[in-house]
Amino acid sequence: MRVVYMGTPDLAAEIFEAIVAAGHDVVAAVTKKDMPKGRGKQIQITPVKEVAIKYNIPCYQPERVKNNPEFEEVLKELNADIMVVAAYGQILPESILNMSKYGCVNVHASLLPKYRGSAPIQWSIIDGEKVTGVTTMMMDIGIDTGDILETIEVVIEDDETGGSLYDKLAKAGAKLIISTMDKLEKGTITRTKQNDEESSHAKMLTKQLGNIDFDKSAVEIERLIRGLNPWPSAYTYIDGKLLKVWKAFVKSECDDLTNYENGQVVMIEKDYFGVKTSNGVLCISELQPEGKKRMDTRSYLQGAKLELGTKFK
RNA sequence: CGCGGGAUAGAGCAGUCUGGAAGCUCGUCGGGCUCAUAACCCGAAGGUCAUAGGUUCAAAUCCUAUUCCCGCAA
Repeated sequence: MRVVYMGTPDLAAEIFEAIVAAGHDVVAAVTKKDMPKGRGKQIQITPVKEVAIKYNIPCYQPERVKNNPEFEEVLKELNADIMVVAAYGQILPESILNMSKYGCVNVHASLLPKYRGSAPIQWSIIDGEKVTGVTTMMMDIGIDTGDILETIEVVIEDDETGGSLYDKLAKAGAKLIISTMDKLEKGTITRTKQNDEESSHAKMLTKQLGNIDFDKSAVEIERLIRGLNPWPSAYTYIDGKLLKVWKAFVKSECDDLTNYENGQVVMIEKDYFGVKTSNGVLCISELQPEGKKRMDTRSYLQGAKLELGTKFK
C-alpha cells in the first residue's frame, strides 16, 4: 500500500521500520519538529525522522497540522491509500482523517478502550495491571475513541518496567499493524465499536508524578518505580538532594515499626535498605544520587553513611 | 556559550577550603578459625589522584585550558 506514516518516538520508529520491511510503499513520514534536547541544548531529530532518513523517505515536520491548509495540500498530493499514526503527538483534523482511501489507522499501546491517551504503557504498570496490549483502530475526531480493528495482548511481568514493556509493545505493535494493513487491503477486517463505559484515560506523565509519597503503600510505590523506569523516574529527597529510585521490592512482614514515621529508614542490610510506608516496608535496591551515576544500594551504602531513622523527603 | 554536581585502587566514597607520607567501607587473592558460612581473625596485591600546562623547595590539594560522566531545565 501507499502509506503516509505519522509518529514521533522510538516506539513509532520501530513500527515504521516494520511497515517498510513489509514492503509497503511509504511515500512520506510526518513527525514532530526537532526540539533542543539534552544537556547542551542540541537539536535532536526524532526517532521517526531518523528512520525516514535511513530509507530516504521524505519527512514533514509541520509545527501544527490543525488549520494548516498548506500542509493538507501537500498530504493530498501524496495520494496515499492509508495513513498510519503511532504516537505522533498531534491531534489530526477530520479533513486529514478522511483524506485517504482506507483512512487513518492508529496504533495504540493499550487494550482500548482502557488507557486512552498519551502514557498508556506506564500507567498500566502503575495501576498494577496483569495484562495490557496493543490496539489498532480507525481514528476519529476523539482521542483514541475510534473503532477497534485488531488487538494483541501482552502480559505484564512482576518485574516489568516502563522501558521493558515499551519494547515489548513496540514489537507487538509492529506485528499487529502489518496484519491490520493486510486485512484492510483484503477487506477482511472487522470494526468493533468501543464501549465508552469501560474506557479510562491515561494522563500525561509529569516529573511531579515520580515524587514518592511514603504515605502510600509500599506495593503502590514499587509499581510507580517500575512504571516510571526509565522515564521520568521515581525519586525522593535526602538532605535536600535528589535521589532517584530505580529498583525496589516490598517487605510486608517486619518488626514493630510504630516508633518510626513513614519515609524513615527502618532497616539497613547489605544490599538494600528499607523505608517505612503506610503499609509495608519499601526496600530500595538500586538508586541514583543527584549528580551521580545509577548504582546498586550495596555500593551506595559503602560510601554514604546512611543511618537508621534517616527521613526521606 | 541555559543552570548545577562530579572524575582519587575493581565498586562506592573521604582527603582539596588551610600545599608537606595515598586513606575509609567493600570487593579480589592468600592464610586462619569453624560442623559450616554471605560471619569472624591475620596478611597481601592493586593508584600517573581524568588529561595538558603553570606556580612552588614541595601539588590529589593553588592557577589556566581541555576531555568525559551525571542531575536540573527544555
